[in-house]
Amino acid sequence: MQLQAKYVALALLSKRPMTGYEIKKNFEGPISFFFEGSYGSVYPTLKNLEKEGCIEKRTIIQEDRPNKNEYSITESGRVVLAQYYEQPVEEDNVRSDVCMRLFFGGKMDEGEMLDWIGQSRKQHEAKLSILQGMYDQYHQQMPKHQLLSLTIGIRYHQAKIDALLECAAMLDNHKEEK
Amino acid sequence: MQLQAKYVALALLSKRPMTGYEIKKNFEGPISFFFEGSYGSVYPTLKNLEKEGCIEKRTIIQEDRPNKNEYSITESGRVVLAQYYEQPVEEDNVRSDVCMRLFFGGKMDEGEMLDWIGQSRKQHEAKLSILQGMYDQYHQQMPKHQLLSLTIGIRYHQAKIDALLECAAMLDNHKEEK
DNA sequence: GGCTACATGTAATGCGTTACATGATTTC
DNA sequence: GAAATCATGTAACGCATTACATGTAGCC
Repeated sequence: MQLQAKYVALALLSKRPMTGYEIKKNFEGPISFFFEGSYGSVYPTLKNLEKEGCIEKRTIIQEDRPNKNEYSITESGRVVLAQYYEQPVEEDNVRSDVCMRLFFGGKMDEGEMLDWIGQSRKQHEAKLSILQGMYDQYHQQMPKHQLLSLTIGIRYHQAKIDALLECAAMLDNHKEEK
Repeated sequence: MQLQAKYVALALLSKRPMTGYEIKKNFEGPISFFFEGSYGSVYPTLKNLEKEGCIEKRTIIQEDRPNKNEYSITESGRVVLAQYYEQPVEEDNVRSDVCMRLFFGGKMDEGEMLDWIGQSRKQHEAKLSILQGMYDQYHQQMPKHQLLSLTIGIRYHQAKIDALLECAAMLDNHKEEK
């Protein structure tokens, strides 16, 4: 009963019916600051949810494009989701490659470390700009709670970028002292 | 070749020999802001690394306590670790239950959402205080690079706590407006 | 008397990643 | 002509989680 593709997909479908393709879009964009997943997780998850009776499939035939399978949540799916929300909040799960590298990479030269920091900064900046874009575009019509988590995401990436910049500055100073 | 227990264990052992128990200690404490893992991941990982020739076991017999298996990194282990560092930096992986709940939980009443925020805040505060403790205690004798990643960890938790507080305030305002 | 720290492991299960496989249409 | 978008899936593999299993010593 922990945070996994199953519940996120269900939550997405509780808003409106969607195809696997659309769910994946969400996994990599608007939602990516708290959950990510690939096709290899989306389609099997959808299949399982259907088997469990949590969602229903409707095939939409399209002529110029591949057919779609649109899924919608069932009553029993809503129950499962509600049970999820009743559980205590799980701790955030983080795995950070940069942090590991900085923590252990003491013998590397500063250039290497600065490069790592730069790479990571770019990654965070890219994500931040997605979130910032969402905020700028939708913040007026967005329900408050969504704004909340968006804010958390923005803060998170911003804090990470700031911290990385600070780290880079510290390394630069260190270099000059030599 | 992505961030997994294997490389973190190897990196830990590159500093000094350790037992599985000690590695687990690191996974849940000093390092937990960028990697976490349980015994079920530590011991099998160690076994694999030994099989691959990356580490060596030495059994230390103790009379008043259970025997220890102390592992140390081998030359070939260092090579594997170096190859890891040569790879491009991976993006951070995050899964955040609170964010998901806030993002989707629009129909919940404010009380429920405030409770989620409170739970999450406590979790982050607990972790922050571990890191802060480490900083206060060791920052003078700690090598710079470790200080860097510690700083990132502290910033991360602090930002999360701030954002959560802000969210709670927004919800409170919203409540009063009713 | 009970909890925590010390100490190591296995087994089952499962979620997720990567790579594979296909193919039309639109945009640059 | 190349790349991106739309669209769905499978198969293999593997890392990790949870629960199980055991036992002493020291501290409150």
